[in-house]
Amino acid sequence: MDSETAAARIRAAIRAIPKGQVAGYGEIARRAGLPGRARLVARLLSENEDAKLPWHRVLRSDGRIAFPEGSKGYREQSQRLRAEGVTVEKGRVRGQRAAATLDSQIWGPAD
DNA sequence: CTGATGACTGATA
DNA sequence: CTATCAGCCATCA
Repeated sequence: MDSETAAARIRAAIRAIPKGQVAGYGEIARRAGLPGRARLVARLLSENEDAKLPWHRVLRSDGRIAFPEGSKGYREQSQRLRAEGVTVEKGRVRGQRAAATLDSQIWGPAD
């Protein structure tokens, strides 16, 4: 598939994250049919700042925000998450832990 | 072509 | 718990 389709799939996967829930970069990529492209997901978000995309619901595999604590992006993301009822503590989302947990919480354990 | 870079990941110590 | 390190993929100088 071309990069256009890949990007579209990724955006769709991100939009599929329910409000108040979160998912990991790797899980988004896998859900989009692009296993191993976690960095591609990250790159898309860094370039396409689409206000319609719930990019703030995308976290790293360890459940942490991808930005360094205190940075602009960090504050932006943590604030948006809290606005949806997600508890963020020291850059980490409460209730979510490892990669396997992130996605299974919103899309189910297996696929 | 080669090496550097990055909103990444998993394994090890 | 944190710190390294080696993979990883796409892009760019």
